[in-house]
Amino acid sequence: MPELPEVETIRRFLEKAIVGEKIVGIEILSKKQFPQEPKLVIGAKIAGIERRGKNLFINLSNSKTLWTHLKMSGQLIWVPATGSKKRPGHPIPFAGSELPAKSTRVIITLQKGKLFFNEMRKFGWMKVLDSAKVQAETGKLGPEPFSSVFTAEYLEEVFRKTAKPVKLVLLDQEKIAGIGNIYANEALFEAGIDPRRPAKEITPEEIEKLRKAVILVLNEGIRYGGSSAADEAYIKPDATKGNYQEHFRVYQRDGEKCHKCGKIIERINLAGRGTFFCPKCQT
DNA sequence: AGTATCCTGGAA
DNA sequence: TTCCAGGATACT
Repeated sequence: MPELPEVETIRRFLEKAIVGEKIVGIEILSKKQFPQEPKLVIGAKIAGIERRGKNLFINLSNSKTLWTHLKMSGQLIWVPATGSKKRPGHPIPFAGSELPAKSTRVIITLQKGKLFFNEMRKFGWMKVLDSAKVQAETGKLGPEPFSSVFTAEYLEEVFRKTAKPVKLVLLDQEKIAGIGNIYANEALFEAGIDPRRPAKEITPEEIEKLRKAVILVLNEGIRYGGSSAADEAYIKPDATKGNYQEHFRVYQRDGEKCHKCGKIIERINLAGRGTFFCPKCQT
């Protein structure tokens, strides 16, 4: 599922690829994924691409913002026009298949290519809102992990108030923005903390270790272009895979040996989420 | 604060 | 054929 590093990878790609491009058409194949009027965005230019947590904001020249959340299986694929005279609707080859794919929900046509919004599970969406309202709409999101607000003091304050398992607090977007299941598991391993421990019982030393681990694994994820694990839908906008799955410490490694101590990685269910950890390294 | 819900492909 | 993951939100 696209988490902060995956969305940031997409953001950086699109920033280079489509900023300055004008939206000349939009094809909505699933109204649920784009419930508004196409005319709200047609004719506008892409002014910039921003990210907040797992949310992507495509800012337009008409003071509107195209707000996208990819949820679990959303993809944004950029296909530059080749110049060849293909008939409209002609399928475009991509990643061993073709576009539009069965999961394609929206096709945004720009001057120099097409942006495909694919979303297998139909949970993800695109919505148009006034750019000035973005801040208010995302006000409930917690701090960005890379911002100066994400301090040990802040985390201590959050953790002190709840007996929830520490992993659930990491996943709570109102506490920290952008962490999903992969990076929560990885950060807890890196910090040597058992994901089931009540947040309020995590010591200040461990909290600082965890804060650093969160930043470390998110940076790793970005460096490797995100993770495209076996059952993950995530791919980069050029339809190539990220590589972070090759560097997982625990995620989806249950039954395999811990790289640090050799014990077998375990999988448990925590609040309905697959949770992976080393029983020896994480206490 | 805990639970159902959305949705689909793939696993069991 | 049934079951289930999985993020965020709407409920209870």
